[in-house]
Amino acid sequence: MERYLIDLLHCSLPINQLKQIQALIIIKYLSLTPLFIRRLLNASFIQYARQVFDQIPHPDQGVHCSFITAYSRLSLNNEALRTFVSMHQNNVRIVCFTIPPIFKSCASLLAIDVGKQVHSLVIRYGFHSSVFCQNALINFYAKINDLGSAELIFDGILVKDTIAYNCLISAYSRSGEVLAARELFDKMRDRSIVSWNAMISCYAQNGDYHKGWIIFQRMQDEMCEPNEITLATVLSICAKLGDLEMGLRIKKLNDNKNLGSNMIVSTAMLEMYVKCGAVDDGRLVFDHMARRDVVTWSAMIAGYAQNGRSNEALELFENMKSAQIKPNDVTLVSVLSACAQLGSVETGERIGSYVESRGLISNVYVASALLGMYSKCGNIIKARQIFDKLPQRDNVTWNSMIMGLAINGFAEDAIALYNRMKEIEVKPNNITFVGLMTACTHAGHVELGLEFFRSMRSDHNISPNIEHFACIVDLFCRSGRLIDAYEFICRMEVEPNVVIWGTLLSASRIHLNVELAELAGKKLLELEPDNSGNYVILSNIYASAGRWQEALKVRKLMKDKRVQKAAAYSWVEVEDRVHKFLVGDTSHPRSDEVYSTIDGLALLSTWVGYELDFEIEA
DNA sequence: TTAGGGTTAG
Repeated sequence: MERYLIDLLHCSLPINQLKQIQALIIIKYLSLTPLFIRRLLNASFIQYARQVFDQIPHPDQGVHCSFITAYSRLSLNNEALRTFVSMHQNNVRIVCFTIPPIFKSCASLLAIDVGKQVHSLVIRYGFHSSVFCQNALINFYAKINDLGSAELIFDGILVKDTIAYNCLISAYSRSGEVLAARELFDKMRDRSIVSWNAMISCYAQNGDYHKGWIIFQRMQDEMCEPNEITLATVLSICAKLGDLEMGLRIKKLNDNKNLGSNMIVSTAMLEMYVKCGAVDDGRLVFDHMARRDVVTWSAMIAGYAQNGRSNEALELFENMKSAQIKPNDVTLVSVLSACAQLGSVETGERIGSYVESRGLISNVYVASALLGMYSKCGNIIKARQIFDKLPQRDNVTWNSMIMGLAINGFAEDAIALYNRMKEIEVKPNNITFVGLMTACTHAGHVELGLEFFRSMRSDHNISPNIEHFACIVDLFCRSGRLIDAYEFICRMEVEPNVVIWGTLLSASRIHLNVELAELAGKKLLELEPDNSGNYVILSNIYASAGRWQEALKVRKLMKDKRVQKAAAYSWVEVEDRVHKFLVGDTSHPRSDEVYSTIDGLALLSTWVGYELDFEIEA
């Protein structure tokens, strides 16, 4: 009977049958309890296993060990440590196998002191010469960023196995010591798949994507078959490089190997697609996945938000909630960014309150996205209140606030904030200067804007990029200095893009400079022959100057090239419903009220100095 | 021992 029970315990059984077996064990075969507990732990019935464990008067080392391993594996790290401490206090002999999971839990909890105490215990017990403990120690010190101690342990190992090398490579990788990792990798005689994966991941994590790809190719040349972990890592490299062709090669490899549908590989694949701009392909991967966790959902939501498809991002966020997946800080960052892009005040505020109530504001990513959302939705007071009480700020948070003030017309406050940023020695970066120049543009401070532009290179050693050039063009344009803007464009060290010509074109239209408008318009037609807006604006400019023939010629050109004019929608969000409007649209049930509100707003705008601009429609 | 998601920019 006992033999039969043991066999049964090795089968996969539902909890009800396990409970029947337990009854038998209690009555007749008490000695089988440890085996029974292990069976429960393997089947992840951890709470039930604990109830059984707590009934045992003197649990042996084996059962303790099983609990520690199970707790650590399930990231129940505090439980793992508590069990270890009780084992120690109850004089149950510590066994070598308990040590690696304990170090893992200490590292996850960043319980540095506890980990070091366990280290002395390891020495006292004489486990320090066990390869299991040595490798666990290297990992522990690596994870708490004590690379020196990790190296010391490694150097002290007499016969170093592959795992020890792998552990130190990943320690170097975590500390950004790419060259040291590579040196160690090159020294290895027997590389396992983990060694290859660790080296690829080292390059990927430290931004050297091409080198990561080269190691991946060498791995295949040396007949080491990539596994799922390799593919997930390499897919993330393709995503970072935005290289769809490379990504599709990995997809093919994954299909050929029939590796099945690992959730992490699928999420990496989804990510690869969306980062390469193939959002719909990413969505197909998402839809075909058998299991999706919070990372998968967040990756897809971010994919939409980053590709300007914010409506779909918010829609998917609703689906995520319906699927009972709890959003985390990463999810909320993308959702806030989507709200900001759409100007969805109500949804944004709801997420904002949720973020504050969950205390997620201490995460700088969340904080920056939240500030951006409030600023773009026009609630600069709320944005500033949040900024002032933030527990942690990095340069992105500062930039987000500076930009918020800038776009809302508070140039002086933006500049004052920049001065404070410098006082407390937060380093400004290229985006800070975009914010400062935007502030100057909106307030008409041309000379100050130019001063910031000069200062970024001379005082901060930051080379201006196309965004900064665009800011200067905008700075001149908005103050009506079109010739200065044009001369600046001609002197620029980079090729002007559509943003720059577009800025000059709309300014020329406002200031009725047909000559410059014509020039900018023609450049735009060359750069973006499929954008209907450029044809319409250029044609309108000719028309407003009375050059009707040329206006018609542009219209004809547009027709000949079969450029489609995309319908321009406006939308207003009222109590969670988005109302969409086309030009001249009277289909809304409250259309009369809508139009009379628009007329009222137009009147109000003219009172405060805005000049209405009625376009000739295409 | 190796693997996937995030913020600021006209």
